[in-house]
Amino acid sequence: MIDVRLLRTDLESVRARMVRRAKPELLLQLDEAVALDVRLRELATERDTLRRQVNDLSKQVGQLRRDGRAEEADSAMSQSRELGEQERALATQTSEVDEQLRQVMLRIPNIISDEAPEGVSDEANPVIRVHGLDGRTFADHQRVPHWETGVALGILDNERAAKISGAMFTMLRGAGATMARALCQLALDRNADAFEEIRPPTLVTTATLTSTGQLPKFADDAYAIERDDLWCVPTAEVPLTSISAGEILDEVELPKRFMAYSPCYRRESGSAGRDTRGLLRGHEFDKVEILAYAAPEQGRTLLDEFVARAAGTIEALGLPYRVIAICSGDLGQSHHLSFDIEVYAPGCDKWLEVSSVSWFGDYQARRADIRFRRTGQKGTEHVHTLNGSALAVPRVLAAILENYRLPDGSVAVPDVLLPYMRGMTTIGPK
RNA sequence: GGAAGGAUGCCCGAGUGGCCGAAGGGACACGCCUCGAAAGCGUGCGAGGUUUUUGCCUCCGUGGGUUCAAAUCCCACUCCUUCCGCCA
Repeated sequence: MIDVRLLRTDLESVRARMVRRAKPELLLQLDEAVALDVRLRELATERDTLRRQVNDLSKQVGQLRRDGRAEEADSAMSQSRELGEQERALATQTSEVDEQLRQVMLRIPNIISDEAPEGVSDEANPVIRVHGLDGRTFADHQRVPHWETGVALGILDNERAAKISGAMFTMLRGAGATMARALCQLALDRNADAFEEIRPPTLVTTATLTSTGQLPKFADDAYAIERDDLWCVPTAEVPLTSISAGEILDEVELPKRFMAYSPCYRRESGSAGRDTRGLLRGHEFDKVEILAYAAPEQGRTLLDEFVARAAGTIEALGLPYRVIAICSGDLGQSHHLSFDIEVYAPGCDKWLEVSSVSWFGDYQARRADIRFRRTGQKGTEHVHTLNGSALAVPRVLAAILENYRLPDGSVAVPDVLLPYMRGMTTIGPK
């Protein structure tokens, strides 16, 4: 969440940036938060004054008892008792207001970076650069959607996936399954120079899913395991961000970098009927995520590095892609500044989002309470968090099945994947 | 799932209901000493809120309760350790 103190010191500037998100109701939420904050501080001050009186009296009781002045002790005691009752009433009120404020704050999105382009929806996202398409044309044999190729080659079996788990689940077989794993391995290997590999839990608590911003607002998008009060992670960002939750790091540790392969679970509640074929959208998919905790001044540079890393892997796979900037109206709740990487799939003639790289400022760190201490300085600051998909498997796989499709209907294995494919150089029909 | 023990500051660790935000030690920082260092000595050293400062308030796993007063007593929960059961 954003710093409540910004509402007291810099309200107009917060308001101006919320306006850019093009969601008018946000301003009302801000007003509500401001009012609650004012009320909270009034109540808290009053409560603390009473507490002080009770504390003082209680100390006196002890002292008077020791001095054998029983009558005075009794009188102080009953006085303290009365004030204590008032204090309790006020404390209850205070924590109610505190909780109300927290609930409002949890739903207020992050401050947008000045760098985020202006725009109301994803249609306004500007293309930053395009790679691998200059004057290029695609052959007819590449104009076959991956779901046809996948089924023909026996490496994609969504029919049986549906039998097992229902609609919007996918199943890879044979060389398809191998290639999915190869892609994970590739992404992990390419980032192992700078990131510690983690194999995190993928069922997490409500608190963990709240830290990254999925809860409370987007509960419908996540799978809940209610009996055990756990949630299936929609991305490894969730457990990775909470690794250092509640901790205070040393400045010298920053940036602290993690990467993880994990399955990702999404209900796709708002997308019924969209991209139902093939590998473009499923309830469960594999992804390799990279993430860093950083000092604020490191954030912007790291963001570029993350984009370069994600794009570099796509480039190494020989796939055409473009980088787009996410405009103000399309930026996610927790995001300060984001870039997406989209790969071109000639078979279905679509740009597929295969990576989203984001800088969160201290928005997540404040929720997760991740701080750091500057060397030689007193006090702590919240870290900045950044993360991005190093590689989202199904869509990259789809793009490979289309870009690398050969005239005879088989699919060539991209060179960088050869070491991971048990000697396979092409995927042919069984 | 059953039984027992535990959870205190960066770490270790003491703590009889009031004089405990917390002894002592280590680590760390600064100073003295030294050519320099080690050792010695001295000083400092948890976090957060509010506040111009002083101050005040909160925090001893979490949440409740008892009490004028809780790290200390009671209840529930969580996690850790060990044993039994079960199991990849």
